Amino acid sequence: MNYWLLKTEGDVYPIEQLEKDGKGPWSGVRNFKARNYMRDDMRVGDLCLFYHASTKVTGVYGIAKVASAPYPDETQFDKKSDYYEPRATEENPIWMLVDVAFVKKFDHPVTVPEMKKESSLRGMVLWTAPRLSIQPVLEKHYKHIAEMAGKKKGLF
DNA sequence: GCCAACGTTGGC
DNA sequence: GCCAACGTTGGC
Repeated sequence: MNYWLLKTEGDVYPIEQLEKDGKGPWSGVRNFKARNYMRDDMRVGDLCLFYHASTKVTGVYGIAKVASAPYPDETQFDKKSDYYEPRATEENPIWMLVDVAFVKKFDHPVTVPEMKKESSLRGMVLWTAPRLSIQPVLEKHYKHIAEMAGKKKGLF
C-alpha cells in the first residue's frame, strides 16, 4: 500500500464535489512527474490525502483513494479543452490518469500552518516540491495527519 | 543537449 | 494580486 497527496484547486474541485461524484478521472494533470506517479506507481486502493490549494484555507480536507488502473486522459484529445495536447494520439497518448474515489471528508481541515508546526512532518515533499500536484507521502506522515484530523473532531 | 525565455503554480 | 520558484519549450 502506498500513500499519496493529491492537490486540487480548492475553489474549483473541492472534496465536497468528489463526495457528490463518488468517483471520477483525475484529469488535467500536465506535469510529467505527477503523470508518472499515476501511470507507474499508483495501485487501486492506495490512500490519498486530499489537499486544497489556491484557496483561503489551504490544507488537507479529507481522504480519497485510487480507484482504477491508469488509462489515457480523454481531455488531451479534446480540441476545446484547456488540457488539449496536439502531440497526443489515441495510439500514443501522452497523459495518463487514474480514477479517484471519495473516502472521507474531515470535520475540520488540517491546515498548512498547523502541519508546518509539526516537526515530524518536516520531511514532506509538500515543502520541497511546492509545484508538484501529486506526491508520494510516507506512511508515518499520512498517519500523523489523519491523527491530527481525528483530534480536531468536536473542537467547536 | 544546453540553457534562456516563458508560463504556471501556489503561498502570502 | 504579487512574485518567487521551477517545470517546460524551443532556438541554437
